[in-house]
Amino acid sequence: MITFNEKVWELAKRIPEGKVTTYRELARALNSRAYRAVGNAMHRNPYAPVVPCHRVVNSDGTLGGFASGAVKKAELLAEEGVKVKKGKIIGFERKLHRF
DNA sequence: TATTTGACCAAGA
DNA sequence: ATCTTGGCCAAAT
Repeated sequence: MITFNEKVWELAKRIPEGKVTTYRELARALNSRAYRAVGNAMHRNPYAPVVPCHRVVNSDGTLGGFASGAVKKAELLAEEGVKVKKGKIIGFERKLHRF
């Protein structure tokens, strides 16, 4: 049985390197408004290494949470060319990936 | 089956 | 600009 979360993870896997998407966009792509449930899915995501959950951020360009700490999330993004300043993504609109 | 829980969001103060 | 509030939806308890 494919749950809502499974779809979210499958979708998240397709986010290209150096780009980010939002919890809202993910939910929208699935014709749903459960952006909150999406956050939940990432938090307890069982496919930790295969799903790039660090590329999913808040709709206003702030980082949002991260299981291993928001700081770690910023570092991972920085390695892919997405710079973060004071918890906010620089050029967010420009790096945002849409489905 | 019912209640609780968030890695959220938009609108007010 | 920051902080609080209420609403939102699927999953886990």
